[in-house]
Amino acid sequence: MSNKPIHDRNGMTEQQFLQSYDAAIYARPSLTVDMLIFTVMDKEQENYRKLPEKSLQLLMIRRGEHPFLGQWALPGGFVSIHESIDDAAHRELKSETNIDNIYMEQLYTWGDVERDPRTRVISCSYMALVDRTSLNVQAGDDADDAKWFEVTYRVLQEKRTRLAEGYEIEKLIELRLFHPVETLSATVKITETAVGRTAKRTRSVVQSEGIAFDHAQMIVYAIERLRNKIEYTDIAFHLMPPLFTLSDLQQVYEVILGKELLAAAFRRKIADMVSETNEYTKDAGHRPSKLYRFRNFDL
Amino acid sequence: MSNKPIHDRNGMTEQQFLQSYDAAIYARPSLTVDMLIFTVMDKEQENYRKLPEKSLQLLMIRRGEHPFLGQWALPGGFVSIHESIDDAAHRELKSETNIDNIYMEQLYTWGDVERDPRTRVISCSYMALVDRTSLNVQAGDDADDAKWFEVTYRVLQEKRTRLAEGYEIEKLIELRLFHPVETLSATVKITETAVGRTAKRTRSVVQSEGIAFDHAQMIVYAIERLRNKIEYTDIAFHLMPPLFTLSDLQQVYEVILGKELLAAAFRRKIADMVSETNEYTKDAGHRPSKLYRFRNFDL
DNA sequence: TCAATAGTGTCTATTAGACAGTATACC
DNA sequence: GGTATACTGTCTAATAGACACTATTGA
Repeated sequence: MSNKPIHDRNGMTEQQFLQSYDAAIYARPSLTVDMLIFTVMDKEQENYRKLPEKSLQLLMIRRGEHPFLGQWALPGGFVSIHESIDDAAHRELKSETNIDNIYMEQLYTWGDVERDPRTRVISCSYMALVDRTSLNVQAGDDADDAKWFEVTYRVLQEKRTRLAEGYEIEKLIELRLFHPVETLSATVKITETAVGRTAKRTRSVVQSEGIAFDHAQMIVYAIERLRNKIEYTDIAFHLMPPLFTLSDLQQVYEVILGKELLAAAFRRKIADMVSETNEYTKDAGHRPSKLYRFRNFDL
Repeated sequence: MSNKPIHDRNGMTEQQFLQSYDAAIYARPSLTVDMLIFTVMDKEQENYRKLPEKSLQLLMIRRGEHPFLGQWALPGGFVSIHESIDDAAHRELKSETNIDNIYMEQLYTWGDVERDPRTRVISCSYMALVDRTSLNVQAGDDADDAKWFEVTYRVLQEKRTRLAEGYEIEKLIELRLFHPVETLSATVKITETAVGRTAKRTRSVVQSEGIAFDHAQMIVYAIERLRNKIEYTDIAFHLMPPLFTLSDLQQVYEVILGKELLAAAFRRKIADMVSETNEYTKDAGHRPSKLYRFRNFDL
């Protein structure tokens, strides 16, 4: 923090160095952001008495250009040289869903050499969570060919092998994306090798039906992160409307975790994250339910 | 998955498109990897009876060039256009510590526009954990000016503010890096804002004494990840030699978590991650301790 | 009335925290 | 013998899982 200029081995000060620095001497990769925009929607329900089931939905875009022309990809785009990666992610989100100010977090940066056939592309993936009621533009019908797909994640196979000084776990994950007129699918292999104090985790897309690039991997990664984080953070509330019932909230947990929960234990667990209101659901075909809101306030 | 070539709006097949694709039309950022290489070492102990305390150590490199000439930075370097980010991280690790095959994971990608004064640089940070006994090259004396620093992380201040529809938490983290002849320090501010269903988390380096670029932020981020992961994964064993005592293991947990643990509870918790051997420590100045190893095997 | 959900009470099993008490080397 | 650590037993508190039971609406 001294003000005396420091000279390097060529006798240059920092200012002189920066002025003469040629940024173009190394070949550089392209950088994109890819957005995993999730929401939860109600499914159709014919029985007026039953509650509608919920489904986890992911926004995808049909590619109108090579490569992977006609296949579906995550929304995203190039990061400009004058904007931060976070800003680029916000910009993409805004341009796809027309919403600002929602939950977003960086997930992982994908940098395999051959992941884009055009040129070397690094992709930084972000996850965003949207409450469906705040989606005024109902993406899915617009000219952009953006559609919400229902996502399911299923472990097809889990194989454990004992190795000399450790083990290997190989998991096959089946991913399915549903839409009234289209179904996409992929199988992703996750290999976890642990030998001695070493540990490696590799992913690869084994088979892909209609999902462009390595985006099936990104989706699997995002779902795993979402599943993890819902257990120990309040992340799920970003998927809820301002007022919701505890049954709704439980359904959201269930659809993300892919398993049923017991109501009593669930209510205990989330009790101090919500505050009750005096309002109730109406016309439910059964006992009405108290409405709650997220307890962001109160400390 | 059909074999019929698809044509885009210009009538081109995918192959034709790729051949004519000009990768150079957009300005591209540079991409580097930065390595957070941690290990745990014993501190000196004058009393022959007392156990040596442990300290968390981080490898840093003194910059021999502008910018930040003379300051200390994380080891790292540019990702070549022909290698994956993971490969670049492995290469950097190998060149700094001369070890292969240790635990490594990607942490976060830093992409603010002004983070490097030379040009636009994106940095992908990786954390690696090394057992000190496998470090044959005792980095710290070599010409490269690489040194292990003891790291301490301390929350200086935590301020909670109630906002209209949410809250803001502002934390000041004090980071200190110790070495017999040099002490570095920095203060990092983490701001967490939650309003309605929005949530944002921003970091910034408030003050930095001898730590180059935004690397203080990266270190803070890595320590937080390490603290989190040690609670629910095996990650700590990557810092242990092949044989260790349970007290050693507990000390490693304590130095990372920054708090004391109760021996009885700790032993219960890690019981099924270790297996005992028939060997004991010797010349301890007190009751000898049984040696354990990591239970990678046995399922 | 009854189908279906809303919501609560309570028993049990498991886990974490606290702490006392015993064991055992080496100087 | 005394110091310092190694290791175990047990009581308590907190939390998660299971499940039965009561409450309440609209058709």
